[in-house]
Amino acid sequence: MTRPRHITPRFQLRLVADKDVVLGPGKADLLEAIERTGSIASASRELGMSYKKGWQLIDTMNRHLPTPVIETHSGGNQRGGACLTPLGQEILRRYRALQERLSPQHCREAQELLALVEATPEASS
Amino acid sequence: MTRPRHITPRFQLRLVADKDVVLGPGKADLLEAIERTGSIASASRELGMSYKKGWQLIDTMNRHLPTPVIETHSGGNQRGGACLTPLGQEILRRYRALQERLSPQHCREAQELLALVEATPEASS
DNA sequence: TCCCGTTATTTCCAATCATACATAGCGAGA
DNA sequence: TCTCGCTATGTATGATTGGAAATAACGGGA
Repeated sequence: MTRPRHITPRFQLRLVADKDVVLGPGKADLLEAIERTGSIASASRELGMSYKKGWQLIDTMNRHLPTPVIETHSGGNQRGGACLTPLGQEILRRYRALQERLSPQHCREAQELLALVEATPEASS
Repeated sequence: MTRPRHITPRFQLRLVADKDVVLGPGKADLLEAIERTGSIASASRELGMSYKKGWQLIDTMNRHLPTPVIETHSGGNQRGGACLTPLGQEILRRYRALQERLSPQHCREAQELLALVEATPEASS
């Protein structure tokens, strides 16, 4: 057993509604990648998921939000693409802020809960 | 459209490690039900899941924690059962505390993020 | 008019997941 | 020894998911 040990447990925050995830770690990363790359396709490639998957994540968000999180364009000399709407930017920013808020560095409760899990000896499967 | 509207979005907190969920809403509820009912079987029935499912949830927790979260007994005049270990009680208590911490009532960031989602017009599917 | 990469969507198939069901062992008390 | 409900596990089947690939439309520029 020379392997790392310590599986680095971490917190995940989800916003759920109506049985599906409105916002979570994966969707936040996708929004970030779209903002950076300028399209759903390139963002999905970067995150190692199919375009279909990426589009579905976006679609789920849009269906639960008052207005879409991204604005899309097809065709043209830029060959189409997508960028975050103001709501998309805002939601991403606030999700990151909330993540930060419950990090062990800033949240005593998180730190205490994590302390119970650390020092885990083994995880067979 | 006379139906309720407002899909009551809510936050979910997960502690993940090694690709599986160490602790989340479902596992917390299960621990609570075991504490109340005294067995995995009755707790699972109460939550509408199979015994196997309940056992698997417990097993996943145990595999990632230093010591088991429940103590089990089979046979005997009580016909077996299960109760929370001190670690199980502690983990449940601290998870609830952390949940409370990030509730909109106690967390400005959560409140602000939720405000962006509320007023959602519709959710087709 | 053609070209390009993207959006948006469908179809098909593989893999994964969940469920129900079945089985074996436990052990105090009757 | 039999009983009872529980723990613990295996198996088989059905549902859900996920990806690959195919398709159509888009529209500015060459």
